[in-house]
Amino acid sequence: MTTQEAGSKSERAYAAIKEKILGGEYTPGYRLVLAKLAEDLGFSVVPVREAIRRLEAESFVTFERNVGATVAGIDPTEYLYTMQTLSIVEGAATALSAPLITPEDIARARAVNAAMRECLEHFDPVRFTALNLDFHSVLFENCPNPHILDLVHRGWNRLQALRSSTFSYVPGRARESVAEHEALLNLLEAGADAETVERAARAHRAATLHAYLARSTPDQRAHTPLTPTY
Amino acid sequence: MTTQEAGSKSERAYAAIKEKILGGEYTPGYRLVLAKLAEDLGFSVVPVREAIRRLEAESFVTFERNVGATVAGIDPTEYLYTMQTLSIVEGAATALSAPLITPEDIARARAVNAAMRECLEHFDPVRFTALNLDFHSVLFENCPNPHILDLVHRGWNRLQALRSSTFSYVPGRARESVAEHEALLNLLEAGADAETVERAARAHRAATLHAYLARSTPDQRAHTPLTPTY
DNA sequence: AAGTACGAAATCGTATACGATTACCTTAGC
DNA sequence: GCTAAGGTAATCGTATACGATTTCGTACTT
Repeated sequence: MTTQEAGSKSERAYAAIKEKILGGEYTPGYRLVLAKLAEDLGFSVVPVREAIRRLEAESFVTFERNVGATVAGIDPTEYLYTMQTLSIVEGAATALSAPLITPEDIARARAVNAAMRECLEHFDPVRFTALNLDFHSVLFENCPNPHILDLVHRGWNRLQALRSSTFSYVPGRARESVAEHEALLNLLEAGADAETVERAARAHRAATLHAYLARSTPDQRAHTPLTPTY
Repeated sequence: MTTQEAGSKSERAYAAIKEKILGGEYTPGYRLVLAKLAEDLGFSVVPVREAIRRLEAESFVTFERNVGATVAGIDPTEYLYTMQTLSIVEGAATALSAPLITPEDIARARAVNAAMRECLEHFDPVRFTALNLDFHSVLFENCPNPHILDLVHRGWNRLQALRSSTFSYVPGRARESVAEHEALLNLLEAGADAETVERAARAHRAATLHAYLARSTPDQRAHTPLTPTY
């Protein structure tokens, strides 16, 4: 055998392109030309094409027949859709995880949240955002339903792609967020029932969304469909 | 131009294969060989391959590298995962649709439900199942969030594939189901708040799942992760 | 008789080539 | 100066071909 580092070329192409989208190298609207990508990555067009279609299925890119692929949009509506969907599936995942959470998990989450509080003081939004995923991962990764877990992962990925091009960090909201994390942990520690946990987890994300909407322009709000507060 | 009936060959291959899976022609475990499918459908392997990968993404088939694709499994756990996920996303979609529902929608749903009641009398499970989708479609199709709506559609599709090979119709449960539909309509008509609607829609599906679990063998239940009643 | 190693067949993975479709630019007409 | 039509270039869609990997059957060894 020759090289065969890891996975097929399709998979490596998928990972490479996704990486560049998430990293902000390919910003929304960027035209993804199959032949060009193939040359850059050193692959042929077929694996690249497959990677693109997969990214399309996860709505990282839009694809038009006989035209090509472009990195998916950034409009506020798309952000709202993603956040709303995530509030629902993540809320459910957290609730389903709750009965299986261990004291060690909670301790770990507390440590992460403490680190997030530090980020507030030293103003480190990048690290704050990374830690935020760590925190929530502890809370939902025990979810016994792999379908739901997959939807949560997709939501976070999508969010990362959207954020790198729009905004990410609202200081006032970040402070609230840390406090809500603490409240969530207290609920879990007390063995709260699934419905309470779900409501809290969902509200936590909805609050972030609302902070964003409050910052957006009136024109943006006018084009934004109903807000999902309940 | 020559023919170009509708859509690309990839899309037609996708539709054709999916049709055969949903229709029960390709039962779970069936080995999908690219070359054979290509010959049967009259296409080349590349479009077929793309179709397979797309079906894989929607978990209609499983795909193993250098081995091939097989129609996805039927185990009770998979059914539970799908139903649980659907209870969550469909519950949310129904709740988000509720404020936008019109009296005409409700009348239409009532008519469908009446037809379902007829199916109970004449024992027509096939039509009952088809009408059931019609009924719920009226309730969730107004959902303004296309992401959530897409998840609902995927869930129903997946369910159809699972059902055609496992079971579908539990007479006692069907009767309950019709009654719950009526209750749901009354809630919507009264302008119930989103949380109430969501709770009812979710419970409606969870009840079907529980009816299935009650029928399953103790051994199956033992391998089934926690039930999502809340 | 059972297990293992070898080899052939089957199947997938990718590259290359060419046809079909679309987009863009240039040019002619008003 | 602007609009419309034509043609060319760019890009996608698919077919075919060949190499890589796996699987399965067979023969040989213990």
